[in-house]
Amino acid sequence: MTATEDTSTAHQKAYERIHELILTGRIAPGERLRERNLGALLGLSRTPVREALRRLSSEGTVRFEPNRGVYVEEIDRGELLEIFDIGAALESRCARLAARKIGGEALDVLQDCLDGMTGLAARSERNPGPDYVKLDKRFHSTIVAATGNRKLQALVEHVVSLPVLSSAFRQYGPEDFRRSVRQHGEILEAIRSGDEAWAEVAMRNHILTGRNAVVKQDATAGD
Amino acid sequence: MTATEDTSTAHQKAYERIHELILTGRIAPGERLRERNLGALLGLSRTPVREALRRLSSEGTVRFEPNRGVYVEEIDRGELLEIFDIGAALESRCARLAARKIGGEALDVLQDCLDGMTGLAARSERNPGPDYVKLDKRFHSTIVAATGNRKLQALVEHVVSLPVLSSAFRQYGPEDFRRSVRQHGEILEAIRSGDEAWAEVAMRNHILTGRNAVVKQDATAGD
DNA sequence: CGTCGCCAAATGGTATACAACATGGTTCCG
DNA sequence: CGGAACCATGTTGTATACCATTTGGCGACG
Repeated sequence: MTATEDTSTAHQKAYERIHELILTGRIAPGERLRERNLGALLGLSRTPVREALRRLSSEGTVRFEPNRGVYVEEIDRGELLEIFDIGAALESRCARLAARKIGGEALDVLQDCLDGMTGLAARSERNPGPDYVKLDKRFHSTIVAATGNRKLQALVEHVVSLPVLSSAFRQYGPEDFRRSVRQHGEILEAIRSGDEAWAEVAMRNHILTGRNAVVKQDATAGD
Repeated sequence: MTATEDTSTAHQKAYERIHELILTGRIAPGERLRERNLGALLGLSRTPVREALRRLSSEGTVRFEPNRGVYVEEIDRGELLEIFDIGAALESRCARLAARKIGGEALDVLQDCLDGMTGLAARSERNPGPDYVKLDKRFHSTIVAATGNRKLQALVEHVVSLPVLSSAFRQYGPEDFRRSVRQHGEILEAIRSGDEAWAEVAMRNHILTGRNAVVKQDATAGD
């Protein structure tokens, strides 16, 4: 167990569901989140919902306006690209540390994720979808956890949380996913071989590829 | 108002107080936090305390063990130095962005902080103490806020939250504080002049100076 | 007719009550 | 005498209730 996956508590369930609602766009940026509504929707009381919202607020995903409600944070393209740069800096550092310190079981997890993503990307018929996102997230979380630095782990989870995955994947085509798989393979190989420098640049390369997808998306929209 | 300073809500008060208790070491790393105790201590109920703890947990300062309590995260020297590196990367980036985008009022705030710190460091009799820490934090928060990037802001707040300030200041002497003031002056001058490259390296220089204090502290302890 | 102020409904903020789980001690049995 | 099951106690997890604040509308007044 490298990543956080405790679904047993109501708080965790609320966090995951709300996060997913925001990530998938079913709750739009700027929209207000009513605690009672969410509680009813998820079959929970306001208490765990509020705790989940506090967590999301701390991650910068939502915003508490005192006595006036909770709103989904909006991010513009500029912020998003900035976040990718930050993510590249943080995660490449994680990859370097992971190459130095990772253990066998974590390597197995990474291999499993890679296999799963390979399988999903192989059926190139259409968008691999949320399953791929999950595996991708697990892959990265495992690497971050392997650094053994909790603070760093918290940071990266926050960066990756909202935009990095969703925005990049939104317009990925089959060939993009295959390239993503290839890059994950490179990262894993670099980490497994303990080559810190390679792991670092492989990760940076991977993240900045995602960034570029957003840039292209922007350019397309701008045309 | 650039930083978060809403003391009107119980949640905020709980967060600030608990955070301070941990930062000042009055609650030791690894120690258990009982919600009921904290509530009684602060004159609040468990609800805002729990929300504050969730926030601290999200920031990596404390750790929830399901059904078994909340504990203060422990950080070893290696992690701490890592965090300084991350902080240097993030904050230097912030300084660069701030140099590009900062407005007049924020510059005034920075100047006020600098003046305050100058005054405190001038009476070199003894440790300027918590007031200096507060001004320092406000200075940095203002710069981060000036980037206009909320996500980035959330990240930096998390990095700085626990160790960066307290650990570095712990063994600062009068001359260290004067140097700190000088560095803040350089940063402000760089930002005010809009020199992005200078602002970036001035901030990096400042953070890594703090890092070095920890390194020396480590070496001294190791002797 | 416009505006200011008040009232009511809704919502967030906090406190309290209840349920589930963990823990430590005691007792009973082997 | 040792160990395992059980119960008492405390603490966390969640739900509910109550209070404060906001907000939108209605009516009175200028």
